[in-house]
Order: sequence, then C-alpha cells, then structure tokens
Amino acid sequence: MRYSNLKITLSEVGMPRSIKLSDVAQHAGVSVPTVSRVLRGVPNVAAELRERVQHSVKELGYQPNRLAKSLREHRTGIIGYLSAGNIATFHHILGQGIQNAALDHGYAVITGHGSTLEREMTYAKIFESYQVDGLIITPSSNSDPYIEELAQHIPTIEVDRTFGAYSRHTVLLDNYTALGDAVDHLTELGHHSIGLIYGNAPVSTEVERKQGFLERMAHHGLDVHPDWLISDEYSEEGGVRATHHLLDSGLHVSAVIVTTNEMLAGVVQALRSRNLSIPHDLSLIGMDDTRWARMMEPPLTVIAQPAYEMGYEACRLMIRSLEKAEFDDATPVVHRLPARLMVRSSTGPPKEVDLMVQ
Amino acid sequence: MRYSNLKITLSEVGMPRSIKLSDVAQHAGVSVPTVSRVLRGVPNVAAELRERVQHSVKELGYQPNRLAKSLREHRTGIIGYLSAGNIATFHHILGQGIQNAALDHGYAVITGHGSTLEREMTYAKIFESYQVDGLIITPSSNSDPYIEELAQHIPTIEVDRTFGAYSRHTVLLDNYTALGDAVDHLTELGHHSIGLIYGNAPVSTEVERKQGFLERMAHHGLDVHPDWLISDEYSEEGGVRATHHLLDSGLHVSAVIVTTNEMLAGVVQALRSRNLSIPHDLSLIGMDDTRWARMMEPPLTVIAQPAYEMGYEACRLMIRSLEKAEFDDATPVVHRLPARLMVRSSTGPPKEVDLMVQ
DNA sequence: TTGTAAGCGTTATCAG
DNA sequence: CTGATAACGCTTACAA
Repeated sequence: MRYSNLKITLSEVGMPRSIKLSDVAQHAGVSVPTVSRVLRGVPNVAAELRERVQHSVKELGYQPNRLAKSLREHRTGIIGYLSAGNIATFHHILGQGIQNAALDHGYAVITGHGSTLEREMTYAKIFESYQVDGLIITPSSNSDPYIEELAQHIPTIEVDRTFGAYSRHTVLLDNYTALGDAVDHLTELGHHSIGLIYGNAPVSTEVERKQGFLERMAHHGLDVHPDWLISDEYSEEGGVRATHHLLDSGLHVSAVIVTTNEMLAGVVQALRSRNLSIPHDLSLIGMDDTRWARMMEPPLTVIAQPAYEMGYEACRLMIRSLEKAEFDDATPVVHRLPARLMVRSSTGPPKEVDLMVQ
Repeated sequence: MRYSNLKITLSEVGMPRSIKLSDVAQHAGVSVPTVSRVLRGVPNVAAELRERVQHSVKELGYQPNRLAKSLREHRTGIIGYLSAGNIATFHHILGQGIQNAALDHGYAVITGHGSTLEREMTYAKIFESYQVDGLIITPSSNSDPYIEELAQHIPTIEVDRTFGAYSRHTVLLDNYTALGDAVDHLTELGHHSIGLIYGNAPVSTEVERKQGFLERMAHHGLDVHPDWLISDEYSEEGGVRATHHLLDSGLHVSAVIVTTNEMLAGVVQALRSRNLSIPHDLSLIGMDDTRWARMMEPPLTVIAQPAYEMGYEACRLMIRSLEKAEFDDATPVVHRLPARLMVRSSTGPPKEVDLMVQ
C-alpha cells in the first residue's frame, strides 16, 4: 500500500493522521506543555501526571516531530559531511566513523561527496538550507571561498585534509611520522636511494607526506635527488605514469614509497609490465591497508590509516563543541592520529646489500 | 570564530541574525506571502513586484529555511537510506548512486548502515522523527517487522535485496541471468562439475543466485551433487572454510563460482594455501568487479554488478513515486538490472579437456 | 506544579 | 493581484 492511498484511506475512515503532542495531552488529560516537559525530562512535574503521560505516549505510539522541535529550538541534530575525497575505500570508512559517532550521540548525518567544486557548492547550499548544526569537511584543495564563508556561520571542523590555517578543530593523520616510519623501515633494510610517488593535487595530505619523507631522509643523512620525487594524477593511470617516469630517469632507486592507494595500484601494474620483481628489484611501500594490498602477490607493506577512528573522532569533536560552549571557545584542537606501518613482503633488502653480503 | 561567539556578537551589534522572508518583504516593500509566491514561482504576481522581490532576495542573500517549509508542507525532501549491507565496496557505491540521484533531483539523503537489528531500528526511528519523505532499504534478512510497519506509513522501496513480497518498488540485480551466464561460460570451456560457494544469510540475493545456478546447470543437463553447494558465513573466513569443505568432500569439481566478494577473497586464500593453481587446477568465478579482483594474479573472472546504477535507479524510482501520484498507485515495479560477466584469466578449460585435446 | 499564550519561518486560505 | 490571518507541531516565557 502506498502512502497516498493510505492517507486517503485514513481520512476516509476518520482515523487520526499522525499522533502529535496534543493527542497525547488529550489522551492523558493534561496540557500540551506538560507532555512536552515529561518527554524532555524537565524535573518539576508531579509523579502521577508523569506516569499518565508516559502511559499515553506508549499507548498511542507517539513519535516526536523533529521538524517542529528543530524550528523552535534552532537546532536540528543534523551534521553535514562534505567529502571532497574520491570514492575510495578510505573515505567511505571515514564516513562510516562519522555516521556511527553521530548515531551514538543522537545526531544524523547528511553526506555529500563533492568531486567537483560545483557539486561541493550545491551540497553546501543544501546543508545550509537544512539548517545543519555543524559541518565536517574534507577539503578538495587548499582553499575554497564558499566553504570558508559557510564556516563563518556554521561550526565547521576539518578531517583528513586541512586548509592549513588551523583555525578550526581538525582531525588528521600524523602524516609526518607515518612517512618517517616508512623511511626508517627502508633504511633499516639498507636502502639509501628511495623514490617518492605522490599525488599532484594541492591538498594538505600530499604536502605533509612529502615533507615527512624529506625530513626523515635528511635526518638519516640521505640525499634525495629531485628526480626521485614524482608527482602525478591521483589515479591508477597517474601511478603508472609516475613509475615509468621514475624508472626512465636513469637514476637508480632501490625502493619507492607511494602516498596514495589509487596510485599504488598503478605503480604495481607498471612494475609488472616492466617485469620487475617486488621486493627483489624494488622495495615498495604503499598507502592504506586495503584488501587488495593484502591479497597481492607479494602482500604489500603499507601505511595503514585509522580511517574509521578519524571519522569517529572528528564527529565526536564536532558534537562536543556543539554541546559544550566552553570547549567551543577554547583554542582549536588539532588532533593527529597515528598511522601504523604494516610490514609485509613487498619490502626487503636492496640488491646491492645482497651482493655485499654474499 | 565559532557560532556561539558569532551569535553573541551579532546580537550585541544589533545585526539581524538570519535573513527570513519577512526581512525580504520589508526590504522590497511587499507582504510576506508575496515574497513566498515569487520564490515559488506562483504565476499571478505583478512583474514589477516580482522584480523588486528578486532584487531584495539577492541583495540580502536570503536562504530559505527548509525546516519551516517542511513543517508547513508536510514534506522534507529528505530520503532515508537504510543499508543493512556490510561496509563492502558494493554497498558504498550503491549508496553513492542513491546520493547522486537525490542531489540531482533536489533531495538529500540520511544514510544509516545497520549491521544489527537494533541499529536498524534505531535508524528507522531517526528517519521517522526526521519526517523523511521516503525510505530506501537493503534488508538484512527476509523479514523485519519493524521495517514492515514503518513501510506502512512511509513510501518504501527495496534495493539490492528484497523481502520477497514484491509489494513495493524494487531494484535488484538480475541474479538468475548473472549466475546463468557464469555457468554458460564454464560449460563452454568444458566444465561439467561446478561448485557453488555462497553466503548462508537468509537474504534474497543468495537465494536467487543459488537458484539461477541450479536452473542453468539443469538446463545444460548437468547434475549438481548436493556437496557441491557450500554455504558459509558472509566473510573471508567463511570463504576459506567453504573452500576446504568443498575440496575435502572427496568429490571432484573443476570450477567454482563464489557469490560474494568477501567470501571470494577467502576462497583465493584457501586455494593458495593448498597450492592449487588458478585456473589450471580449478577455474574460479567471483562476484563484484573490485580492484583487488583485477589486481590479482591471475586477474579474476567476475560477475560485475552495476552498483552505482542500481542505487541511482532506486532513488530515481523513489522520487518519481513521491512526485507522481499516478505512478505511485500503479502496480509495484520490480526492476532487474543486468550483470556483466568480466572474463579474465581465472577461468580456463578443465584439466580433463586438456588431456583429451592433447 | 500546571496551563495559557506566543512564537519559530514558512505556506495556504480568504477577503479585499 | 495582493495582503491579513491562521496553521504546521513543538518549546518557552509567563501567569495562575
């Protein structure tokens, strides 16, 4: 049975449409505000009335109308999540974390995946019109005037990527340490010439990962030739191109770190097409502990991001800042979650070392 | 700057909080209803007033408050999507389709991933309280009294999986043909003994896939030994167990079809652990054209589901039924989208045929 | 402690 | 064609 049919049927039979506060009030023989008080747990209500109301609520199966409540209270309990990320696994799991955190605290989430700036704006407008209480965003670039303006009116927090001003609560991966750990792992295996393949989008993750890589290399006293740093499109094809680019440069690297999962897939394919064996010819460290990285032959050493936790934490922070004014007034929190290097079989000692040992 | 601060600041300075209809009306020197009419494109408004209003709207940067609008109109433009699916790629992409269809038609989506029945109910309640216009669900089992009841009040459509009553619009994969095509492919290669590994959850997809398999086998006059049909948990571990189960039965199969992507990963691992080579020792057809299935060695032959299209179509159907009463009144539509068999390298002729040919 | 009345920002009804 | 006026379902003074 469809809704429209149902509606007609109900009114024809004279059945009440949807139970509202006044229906409960009538049933319980009290006034509307009293019912409201009971439902909201306001203290000063006589025990007897309270019980009568609760009974009526159950009996009638009353469900509050959040629309009316929101209109009156100027808060909706809806959080807008604007993800500029691609539809990769990482962003989906992060979104999952946000949703569950919201659910656990009585909020709902409207999600928008904005691949283009236009779509991003559309979603931003929608969020605004739905009067969302707060906004969680994963910026697509290092600046976005429209979002920036929206954030003036609506409490906003950044997750995964940042505009870089840190003027808002922010939840990020500790990209510096993550890349540092990867470099450490390779140097311990004896690698000196390490390449980095990263995305060319102007987003904070890429900037930080590159910097984390460079700093740790310097820390070990290792030179990084400019041609070892290859950036390309955020995609499988980008990974393929970057790999050929790196290997055709004539400069020798014994290991490569790839900062995005998408590109990693391209790198693997390019290496295969050149019949290079991993890790014998080249050690490889990728990003994100996805199923395919585990299922690969050989299983890939990767930097695992706590995607779910990042989302959960971001949303928890959002809600806390919405509900606690004093917290809200405090200096913005920048929370960096640690990555974990999952050492598997795509990393091993470099060829040179093999020879020296023999 | 935070919202709470801003609010205080604004009221202190005496600035108007948020532009509303009455502000525009005052600015344009007309009444509130007139502004409303202009904004909604109601015909009977003098051209001059219309222009004045439009100018004021721009000038003041008016943004409608959907809360008030929704309360008054008894429709919110929000669709609830309750996915009982796991957090696999397939369901995320399907969700993406739903979201984009909604966006394209001016709707927003509140998503809930309900792994447990309890979570499912929580989300259902939330959807109800937010007065969603419609519900799109992927049932977790073959019955759910709570959803069933909710669907009495709220237009509901089923996607990916169905309760089986077909009393509502439904968008599904053509599971019968999908499995049939897989069987055809294998029989053409010369296989006669084909195993099926499927999930033991009581969901329609598994039932239909099994049936599609059996029917096409029968069509080819091929017997299916009961021990060739192995069901287990919807997970990697389930796939591992099912594979050992099948291979330890003592009965010979030259090919296996696996109906879920999660289990497929387990199957591949189990085959590796037994040092069975694909497709030489065993041909393998899996489900879902995921990255890992493509990246595998050998690349896997899979049944590709049009996940995005299924979501998009479901949401489009939902919106059409919300907006077109006559469509809504019609018999429920059951839309089955075709799968595509992606033939890659995990399927080949059976060993016996090899010998006969030689 | 309880009930009456006003109001949140819209849209719909109905005179003018 | 336009403008008062009521209403959507709920919360929050304020009064009793």
